[in-house]
Amino acid sequence: MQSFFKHINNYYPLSIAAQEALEECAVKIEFYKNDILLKEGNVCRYLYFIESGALRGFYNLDGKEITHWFGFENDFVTSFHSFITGEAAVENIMFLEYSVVWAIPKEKIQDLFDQFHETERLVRIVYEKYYIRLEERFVNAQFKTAAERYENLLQQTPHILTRVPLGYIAAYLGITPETLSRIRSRV
Amino acid sequence: MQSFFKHINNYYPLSIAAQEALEECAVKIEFYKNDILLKEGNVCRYLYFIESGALRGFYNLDGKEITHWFGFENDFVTSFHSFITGEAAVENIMFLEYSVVWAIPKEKIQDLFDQFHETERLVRIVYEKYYIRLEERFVNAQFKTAAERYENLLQQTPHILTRVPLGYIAAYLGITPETLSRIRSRV
DNA sequence: ATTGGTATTTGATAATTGTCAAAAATATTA
DNA sequence: TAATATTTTTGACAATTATCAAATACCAAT
Repeated sequence: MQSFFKHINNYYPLSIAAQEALEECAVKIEFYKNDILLKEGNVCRYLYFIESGALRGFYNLDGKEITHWFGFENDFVTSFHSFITGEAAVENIMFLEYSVVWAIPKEKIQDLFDQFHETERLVRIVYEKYYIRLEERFVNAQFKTAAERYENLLQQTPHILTRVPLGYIAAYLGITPETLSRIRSRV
Repeated sequence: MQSFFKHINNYYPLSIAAQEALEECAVKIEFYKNDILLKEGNVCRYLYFIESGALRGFYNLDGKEITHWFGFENDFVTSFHSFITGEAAVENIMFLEYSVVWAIPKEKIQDLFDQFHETERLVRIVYEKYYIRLEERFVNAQFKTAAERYENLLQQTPHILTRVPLGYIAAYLGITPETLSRIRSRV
Protein backbone atom coordinates (compact mmCIF):
# COMPACT_ATOMS: atom_id res chain seq x y z
CA MET A 1 0.00 0.00 0.00
CA GLN A 2 2.92 2.36 0.66
CA SER A 3 3.40 3.61 -2.88
CA PHE A 4 -0.31 4.33 -3.09
CA PHE A 5 -0.38 6.64 -0.06
CA LYS A 6 2.97 8.16 -0.78
CA HIS A 7 1.63 9.20 -4.13
CA ILE A 8 -1.74 10.33 -2.84
CA ASN A 9 -0.03 12.66 -0.43
CA ASN A 10 1.38 14.51 -3.40
CA TYR A 11 -2.17 15.47 -4.31
CA TYR A 12 -3.66 16.02 -0.88
CA PRO A 13 -2.55 14.43 2.39
CA LEU A 14 -5.20 12.32 4.10
CA SER A 15 -5.70 11.86 7.81
CA ILE A 16 -4.84 8.47 9.29
CA ALA A 17 -8.53 7.71 9.72
CA ALA A 18 -9.29 8.46 6.08
CA GLN A 19 -6.28 6.46 4.94
CA GLU A 20 -7.45 3.47 6.95
CA ALA A 21 -10.95 3.74 5.57
CA LEU A 22 -9.55 3.94 2.05
CA GLU A 23 -7.34 0.94 2.71
CA GLU A 24 -10.46 -0.98 3.74
CA CYS A 25 -12.06 -0.32 0.35
CA ALA A 26 -9.12 -0.99 -1.90
CA VAL A 27 -8.26 -4.43 -3.21
CA LYS A 28 -4.83 -5.22 -4.55
CA ILE A 29 -4.76 -7.29 -7.76
CA GLU A 30 -1.98 -8.65 -9.94
CA PHE A 31 -2.22 -8.83 -13.71
CA TYR A 32 -0.04 -10.20 -16.49
CA LYS A 33 0.74 -8.94 -19.97
CA ASN A 34 -2.32 -8.90 -22.25
CA ASP A 35 -4.72 -9.44 -19.35
CA ILE A 36 -7.95 -7.50 -19.77
CA LEU A 37 -9.00 -5.05 -17.07
CA LEU A 38 -12.14 -3.92 -18.86
CA LYS A 39 -13.97 -5.11 -21.94
CA GLU A 40 -16.09 -2.79 -24.05
CA GLY A 41 -19.78 -3.25 -23.39
CA ASN A 42 -19.23 -3.74 -19.67
CA VAL A 43 -19.72 -1.03 -17.10
CA CYS A 44 -16.55 0.07 -15.35
CA ARG A 45 -17.38 0.07 -11.64
CA TYR A 46 -13.90 0.65 -10.26
CA LEU A 47 -11.36 3.35 -9.95
CA TYR A 48 -7.90 1.85 -10.26
CA PHE A 49 -4.56 3.01 -8.98
CA ILE A 50 -1.53 1.52 -10.69
CA GLU A 51 1.10 0.60 -8.13
CA SER A 52 3.41 -0.82 -10.79
CA GLY A 53 3.17 -1.75 -14.44
CA ALA A 54 1.55 -0.31 -17.53
CA LEU A 55 -1.69 -0.58 -19.48
CA ARG A 56 -3.46 0.93 -22.45
CA GLY A 57 -7.00 2.03 -23.25
CA PHE A 58 -8.22 1.32 -26.77
CA TYR A 59 -11.37 1.04 -28.80
CA ASN A 60 -12.17 -0.80 -31.97
CA LEU A 61 -12.74 1.12 -35.17
CA ASP A 62 -13.16 -0.64 -38.51
CA GLY A 63 -11.50 -3.72 -37.07
CA LYS A 64 -8.49 -1.75 -35.84
CA GLU A 65 -7.55 -1.18 -32.22
CA ILE A 66 -7.11 2.52 -31.57
CA THR A 67 -5.04 3.06 -28.44
CA HIS A 68 -5.89 6.48 -27.08
CA TRP A 69 -4.29 6.49 -23.65
CA PHE A 70 -1.75 4.76 -21.46
CA GLY A 71 -1.49 4.32 -17.73
CA PHE A 72 1.68 3.78 -15.73
CA GLU A 73 2.65 3.39 -12.08
CA ASN A 74 1.11 6.05 -9.84
CA ASP A 75 -1.64 6.85 -12.31
CA PHE A 76 -5.29 6.65 -11.46
CA VAL A 77 -7.14 4.98 -14.28
CA THR A 78 -10.68 3.98 -15.14
CA SER A 79 -12.93 4.10 -18.14
CA PHE A 80 -13.97 7.56 -17.12
CA HIS A 81 -17.18 7.97 -19.10
CA SER A 82 -18.47 4.58 -18.06
CA PHE A 83 -17.39 4.95 -14.44
CA ILE A 84 -19.13 8.31 -14.09
CA THR A 85 -22.28 7.71 -16.11
CA GLY A 86 -22.74 4.01 -15.35
CA GLU A 87 -23.14 3.33 -19.06
CA ALA A 88 -21.40 0.56 -20.95
CA ALA A 89 -17.79 1.33 -21.78
CA VAL A 90 -16.87 1.86 -25.44
CA GLU A 91 -13.26 1.11 -24.71
CA ASN A 92 -11.10 -1.77 -23.53
CA ILE A 93 -8.27 -1.68 -21.03
CA MET A 94 -5.44 -4.16 -21.43
CA PHE A 95 -2.15 -4.62 -19.58
CA LEU A 96 1.08 -4.02 -21.42
CA GLU A 97 3.18 -5.81 -18.81
CA TYR A 98 2.97 -7.46 -15.41
CA SER A 99 1.23 -4.95 -13.16
CA VAL A 100 -0.09 -4.48 -9.65
CA VAL A 101 -3.18 -2.32 -9.24
CA TRP A 102 -5.50 -1.27 -6.45
CA ALA A 103 -9.19 -1.44 -7.30
CA ILE A 104 -11.67 0.75 -5.46
CA PRO A 105 -15.37 0.13 -6.10
CA LYS A 106 -17.48 3.14 -7.02
CA GLU A 107 -20.00 2.66 -4.17
CA LYS A 108 -17.20 2.50 -1.65
CA ILE A 109 -15.83 5.74 -3.01
CA GLN A 110 -19.22 7.32 -2.56
CA ASP A 111 -19.27 6.12 1.05
CA LEU A 112 -15.79 7.52 1.59
CA PHE A 113 -16.91 10.87 0.22
CA ASP A 114 -19.82 10.91 2.67
CA GLN A 115 -17.70 9.95 5.66
CA PHE A 116 -14.53 11.88 4.93
CA HIS A 117 -14.84 15.24 3.23
CA GLU A 118 -11.09 15.14 2.67
CA THR A 119 -11.36 12.13 0.34
CA GLU A 120 -13.69 14.06 -1.92
CA ARG A 121 -11.25 16.94 -1.87
CA LEU A 122 -8.48 14.57 -2.89
CA VAL A 123 -10.49 13.35 -5.83
CA ARG A 124 -11.47 16.89 -6.77
CA ILE A 125 -7.79 17.80 -6.90
CA VAL A 126 -6.94 14.67 -8.87
CA TYR A 127 -9.61 15.62 -11.39
CA GLU A 128 -8.05 19.05 -11.76
CA LYS A 129 -4.67 17.56 -12.63
CA TYR A 130 -6.15 15.11 -15.07
CA TYR A 131 -8.31 17.78 -16.70
CA ILE A 132 -5.24 19.91 -17.34
CA ARG A 133 -3.42 16.92 -18.83
CA LEU A 134 -6.31 16.17 -21.13
CA GLU A 135 -6.63 19.81 -22.15
CA GLU A 136 -3.02 19.77 -23.23
CA ARG A 137 -3.48 16.60 -25.21
CA PHE A 138 -6.53 18.11 -26.87
CA VAL A 139 -4.66 21.21 -27.96
CA ASN A 140 -1.86 19.05 -29.30
CA ALA A 141 -4.27 16.82 -31.19
CA GLN A 142 -6.14 19.68 -32.77
CA PHE A 143 -3.52 22.31 -33.42
CA LYS A 144 -0.15 20.61 -33.73
CA THR A 145 1.36 18.59 -36.57
CA ALA A 146 2.22 14.91 -36.20
CA ALA A 147 5.93 15.73 -35.91
CA GLU A 148 5.27 18.31 -33.20
CA ARG A 149 3.18 15.82 -31.24
CA TYR A 150 5.96 13.28 -31.45
CA GLU A 151 8.55 15.86 -30.35
CA ASN A 152 6.30 16.72 -27.43
CA LEU A 153 6.10 13.09 -26.43
CA LEU A 154 9.89 12.79 -26.59
CA GLN A 155 10.26 15.79 -24.31
CA GLN A 156 7.46 15.29 -21.83
CA THR A 157 6.85 11.57 -21.49
CA PRO A 158 9.84 9.74 -22.96
CA HIS A 159 9.17 6.75 -20.69
CA ILE A 160 6.19 5.91 -22.91
CA LEU A 161 8.54 5.33 -25.84
CA THR A 162 10.69 2.88 -23.98
CA ARG A 163 7.86 0.74 -22.70
CA VAL A 164 5.24 0.70 -25.43
CA PRO A 165 5.35 -0.75 -28.96
CA LEU A 166 5.45 1.90 -31.67
CA GLY A 167 2.17 0.82 -33.18
CA TYR A 168 0.32 1.80 -30.02
CA ILE A 169 2.20 5.06 -29.77
CA ALA A 170 1.21 5.97 -33.33
CA ALA A 171 -2.46 5.58 -32.48
CA TYR A 172 -1.91 7.52 -29.27
CA LEU A 173 -0.48 10.37 -31.34
CA GLY A 174 -3.31 10.10 -33.83
CA ILE A 175 -1.22 8.99 -36.79
CA THR A 176 -0.49 5.76 -38.67
CA PRO A 177 2.51 3.58 -37.79
CA GLU A 178 3.97 4.38 -41.23
CA THR A 179 3.86 8.11 -40.61
CA LEU A 180 5.41 7.70 -37.17
CA SER A 181 8.18 5.60 -38.66
CA ARG A 182 8.92 8.33 -41.21
CA ILE A 183 8.93 11.05 -38.59
CA ARG A 184 11.42 9.07 -36.55
CA SER A 185 13.66 8.37 -39.53
CA ARG A 186 14.10 12.04 -40.35
CA VAL A 187 15.02 13.25 -36.86
CA MET B 1 -29.45 34.72 -9.33
CA GLN B 2 -32.33 32.35 -10.13
CA SER B 3 -30.92 30.88 -13.33
CA PHE B 4 -27.66 30.20 -11.53
CA PHE B 5 -29.21 28.09 -8.78
CA LYS B 6 -31.72 26.46 -11.03
CA HIS B 7 -28.87 25.22 -13.12
CA ILE B 8 -26.67 24.24 -10.22
CA ASN B 9 -29.42 22.03 -8.89
CA ASN B 10 -29.11 19.97 -12.04
CA TYR B 11 -25.63 19.01 -10.93
CA TYR B 12 -26.12 18.70 -7.21
CA PRO B 13 -28.71 20.46 -5.08
CA LEU B 14 -27.30 22.72 -2.40
CA SER B 15 -28.78 23.42 1.03
CA ILE B 16 -30.23 26.87 1.63
CA ALA B 17 -27.27 27.73 3.85
CA ALA B 18 -24.75 26.78 1.18
CA GLN B 19 -26.72 28.65 -1.47
CA GLU B 20 -26.71 31.77 0.67
CA ALA B 21 -22.98 31.48 1.30
CA LEU B 22 -22.38 31.04 -2.41
CA GLU B 23 -24.56 34.03 -3.17
CA GLU B 24 -22.38 36.08 -0.81
CA CYS B 25 -19.28 35.24 -2.85
CA ALA B 26 -20.63 35.70 -6.34
CA VAL B 27 -20.64 39.06 -8.10
CA LYS B 28 -22.88 39.71 -11.08
CA ILE B 29 -21.24 41.57 -13.97
CA GLU B 30 -22.49 42.74 -17.36
CA PHE B 31 -20.34 42.71 -20.46
CA TYR B 32 -20.76 43.86 -24.05
CA LYS B 33 -19.65 42.38 -27.35
CA ASN B 34 -15.85 42.25 -27.72
CA ASP B 35 -15.28 43.01 -24.03
CA ILE B 36 -12.33 41.10 -22.60
CA LEU B 37 -12.87 38.83 -19.59
CA LEU B 38 -9.27 37.65 -19.44
CA LYS B 39 -6.09 38.70 -21.21
CA GLU B 40 -3.21 36.28 -21.77
CA GLY B 41 -0.37 36.81 -19.34
CA ASN B 42 -2.76 37.54 -16.47
CA VAL B 43 -3.73 34.99 -13.86
CA CYS B 44 -7.35 33.95 -13.92
CA ARG B 45 -8.55 34.20 -10.33
CA TYR B 46 -12.25 33.64 -10.91
CA LEU B 47 -14.63 30.92 -11.78
CA TYR B 48 -17.42 32.35 -13.92
CA PHE B 49 -20.95 31.21 -14.48
CA ILE B 50 -22.65 32.55 -17.60
CA GLU B 51 -26.21 33.58 -16.82
CA SER B 52 -26.80 34.79 -20.38
CA GLY B 53 -24.71 35.50 -23.44
CA ALA B 54 -21.73 33.90 -25.14
CA LEU B 55 -17.95 34.11 -25.17
CA ARG B 56 -14.93 32.46 -26.68
CA GLY B 57 -11.50 31.39 -25.48
CA PHE B 58 -8.63 31.88 -27.90
CA TYR B 59 -4.87 32.09 -28.02
CA ASN B 60 -2.51 33.75 -30.43
CA LEU B 61 -0.42 31.65 -32.77
CA ASP B 62 1.71 33.22 -35.49
CA GLY B 63 -0.40 36.35 -35.32
CA LYS B 64 -3.65 34.43 -35.68
CA GLU B 65 -6.33 34.04 -33.06
CA ILE B 66 -7.11 30.37 -32.51
CA THR B 67 -10.51 29.99 -30.87
CA HIS B 68 -10.56 26.68 -29.06
CA TRP B 69 -13.68 26.83 -26.95
CA PHE B 70 -16.98 28.65 -26.50
CA GLY B 71 -19.10 29.34 -23.47
CA PHE B 72 -22.84 29.93 -23.43
CA GLU B 73 -25.54 30.52 -20.84
CA ASN B 74 -25.43 28.03 -17.96
CA ASP B 75 -21.83 27.13 -18.60
CA PHE B 76 -19.12 27.44 -16.01
CA VAL B 77 -16.04 28.97 -17.56
CA THR B 78 -12.56 29.97 -16.53
CA SER B 79 -9.10 29.70 -17.93
CA PHE B 80 -8.78 26.33 -16.31
CA HIS B 81 -5.04 25.84 -16.34
CA SER B 82 -4.39 29.31 -14.97
CA PHE B 83 -7.19 29.14 -12.42
CA ILE B 84 -5.93 25.84 -11.02
CA THR B 85 -2.19 26.36 -11.15
CA GLY B 86 -2.11 30.11 -10.48
CA GLU B 87 0.16 30.57 -13.50
CA ALA B 88 -0.32 33.20 -16.18
CA ALA B 89 -3.00 32.33 -18.70
CA VAL B 90 -1.92 31.56 -22.26
CA GLU B 91 -5.38 32.29 -23.56
CA ASN B 92 -7.79 35.19 -23.84
CA ILE B 93 -11.49 35.22 -23.15
CA MET B 94 -13.69 37.62 -25.12
CA PHE B 95 -17.44 38.13 -25.26
CA LEU B 96 -19.28 37.38 -28.46
CA GLU B 97 -22.38 39.29 -27.42
CA TYR B 98 -23.94 41.14 -24.50
CA SER B 99 -23.64 38.80 -21.53
CA VAL B 100 -24.33 38.57 -17.83
CA VAL B 101 -21.92 36.50 -15.75
CA TRP B 102 -21.38 35.65 -12.10
CA ALA B 103 -17.78 35.83 -10.93
CA ILE B 104 -16.64 33.80 -7.94
CA PRO B 105 -13.12 34.44 -6.62
CA LYS B 106 -10.90 31.41 -6.14
CA GLU B 107 -10.18 32.11 -2.44
CA LYS B 108 -13.88 32.37 -1.73
CA ILE B 109 -14.42 29.04 -3.40
CA GLN B 110 -11.78 27.52 -1.18
CA ASP B 111 -13.57 28.96 1.86
CA LEU B 112 -16.85 27.54 0.62
CA PHE B 113 -15.25 24.12 0.24
CA ASP B 114 -14.02 24.28 3.83
CA GLN B 115 -17.35 25.39 5.24
CA PHE B 116 -19.73 23.36 3.11
CA HIS B 117 -18.65 19.93 2.02
CA GLU B 118 -21.57 19.91 -0.40
CA THR B 119 -20.09 22.78 -2.44
CA GLU B 120 -16.95 20.77 -3.05
CA ARG B 121 -19.13 17.85 -4.10
CA LEU B 122 -20.95 20.11 -6.52
CA VAL B 123 -17.67 21.17 -8.09
CA ARG B 124 -16.42 17.60 -8.17
CA ILE B 125 -19.52 16.62 -10.12
CA VAL B 126 -19.19 19.61 -12.44
CA TYR B 127 -15.62 18.55 -13.15
CA GLU B 128 -16.82 15.09 -14.07
CA LYS B 129 -19.24 16.46 -16.64
CA TYR B 130 -16.68 18.78 -18.13
CA TYR B 131 -14.04 16.06 -18.24
CA ILE B 132 -16.37 13.85 -20.24
CA ARG B 133 -17.11 16.71 -22.63
CA LEU B 134 -13.43 17.37 -23.17
CA GLU B 135 -12.71 13.68 -23.64
CA GLU B 136 -15.25 13.59 -26.44
CA ARG B 137 -13.76 16.66 -28.09
CA PHE B 138 -10.33 15.08 -27.83
CA VAL B 139 -11.43 11.90 -29.54
CA ASN B 140 -13.08 13.93 -32.27
CA ALA B 141 -9.99 16.07 -32.78
CA GLN B 142 -7.64 13.15 -32.97
CA PHE B 143 -9.58 10.44 -34.73
CA LYS B 144 -12.29 12.07 -36.86
CA THR B 145 -12.08 13.90 -40.18
CA ALA B 146 -12.93 17.57 -40.53
CA ALA B 147 -16.27 16.72 -42.15
CA GLU B 148 -17.14 14.33 -39.33
CA ARG B 149 -16.32 16.94 -36.73
CA TYR B 150 -18.57 19.42 -38.50
CA GLU B 151 -21.37 16.87 -38.73
CA ASN B 152 -20.96 16.22 -35.02
CA LEU B 153 -21.26 19.91 -34.30
CA LEU B 154 -24.42 20.13 -36.39
CA GLN B 155 -25.96 17.27 -34.45
CA GLN B 156 -24.84 17.97 -30.93
CA THR B 157 -24.44 21.70 -30.55
CA PRO B 158 -26.21 23.39 -33.46
CA HIS B 159 -26.76 26.52 -31.36
CA ILE B 160 -23.06 27.28 -31.77
CA LEU B 161 -23.55 27.65 -35.52
CA THR B 162 -26.32 30.16 -35.18
CA ARG B 163 -24.50 32.42 -32.75
CA VAL B 164 -20.85 32.34 -33.74
CA PRO B 165 -19.10 33.58 -36.91
CA LEU B 166 -17.83 30.77 -39.11
CA GLY B 167 -14.21 31.81 -38.77
CA TYR B 168 -14.27 31.07 -35.06
CA ILE B 169 -16.06 27.80 -35.62
CA ALA B 170 -13.40 26.70 -38.09
CA ALA B 171 -10.67 27.20 -35.49
CA TYR B 172 -12.85 25.44 -32.91
CA LEU B 173 -13.04 22.45 -35.27
CA GLY B 174 -9.33 22.61 -35.94
CA ILE B 175 -9.57 23.51 -39.63
CA THR B 176 -9.17 26.62 -41.80
CA PRO B 177 -12.17 28.80 -42.72
CA GLU B 178 -11.67 27.77 -46.36
CA THR B 179 -11.96 24.09 -45.55
CA LEU B 180 -15.05 24.68 -43.43
CA SER B 181 -16.62 26.64 -46.26
CA ARG B 182 -15.97 23.77 -48.66
CA ILE B 183 -17.37 21.19 -46.27
CA ARG B 184 -20.54 23.24 -45.92
CA SER B 185 -20.92 23.74 -49.68
CA ARG B 186 -20.91 20.01 -50.36
CA VAL B 187 -23.55 18.99 -47.81
C1' DA C 1 -29.25 53.64 -50.03
C1' DT C 2 -24.02 54.11 -50.24
C1' DT C 3 -19.57 53.33 -48.59
C1' DG C 4 -16.00 50.90 -46.39
C1' DG C 5 -14.64 47.12 -43.74
C1' DT C 6 -14.97 42.33 -42.59
C1' DA C 7 -16.37 37.58 -43.42
C1' DT C 8 -17.10 33.95 -46.53
C1' DT C 9 -16.54 31.59 -50.76
C1' DT C 10 -14.05 29.92 -54.76
C1' DG C 11 -9.95 28.54 -57.46
C1' DA C 12 -5.23 26.85 -58.14
C1' DT C 13 -1.53 24.68 -56.03
C1' DA C 14 1.37 22.71 -52.24
C1' DA C 15 2.13 20.19 -48.02
C1' DT C 16 0.82 16.66 -44.92
C1' DT C 17 -0.76 12.40 -43.87
C1' DG C 18 -3.07 8.02 -45.20
C1' DT C 19 -3.39 3.59 -47.80
C1' DC C 20 -1.76 -0.52 -49.71
C1' DA C 21 1.99 -3.63 -50.64
C1' DA C 22 6.31 -5.56 -49.81
C1' DA C 23 10.83 -5.87 -47.50
C1' DA C 24 13.53 -5.76 -43.36
C1' DA C 25 13.98 -6.13 -38.54
C1' DT C 26 12.56 -7.96 -34.22
C1' DA C 27 10.31 -11.04 -31.07
C1' DT C 28 8.33 -15.49 -29.88
C1' DT C 29 8.08 -20.31 -29.72
C1' DA C 30 9.29 -24.88 -30.76
C1' DT D 1 19.21 -22.21 -32.93
C1' DA D 2 15.69 -22.47 -36.44
C1' DA D 3 11.18 -21.47 -37.77
C1' DT D 4 7.33 -18.58 -37.46
C1' DA D 5 4.83 -14.73 -36.37
C1' DT D 6 4.72 -9.93 -35.42
C1' DT D 7 6.37 -5.28 -35.74
C1' DT D 8 8.63 -1.70 -38.11
C1' DT D 9 10.37 0.36 -42.20
C1' DT D 10 10.31 1.72 -47.02
C1' DG D 11 8.17 2.83 -51.51
C1' DA D 12 4.55 4.39 -54.72
C1' DC D 13 0.47 6.64 -54.94
C1' DA D 14 -4.04 8.77 -53.24
C1' DA D 15 -6.82 11.57 -50.22
C1' DT D 16 -7.28 15.28 -47.13
C1' DT D 17 -6.37 19.67 -45.69
C1' DA D 18 -3.58 24.04 -45.89
C1' DT D 19 -1.96 28.12 -48.22
C1' DC D 20 -2.28 32.07 -51.04
C1' DA D 21 -4.93 35.06 -53.94
C1' DA D 22 -8.99 36.96 -55.65
C1' DA D 23 -13.99 37.44 -55.94
C1' DT D 24 -18.27 37.80 -53.71
C1' DA D 25 -21.38 38.45 -49.89
C1' DC D 26 -22.57 40.53 -45.69
C1' DC D 27 -22.70 44.09 -42.11
C1' DA D 28 -22.33 48.53 -39.84
C1' DA D 29 -22.13 53.32 -40.00
C1' DT D 30 -22.95 57.29 -42.32
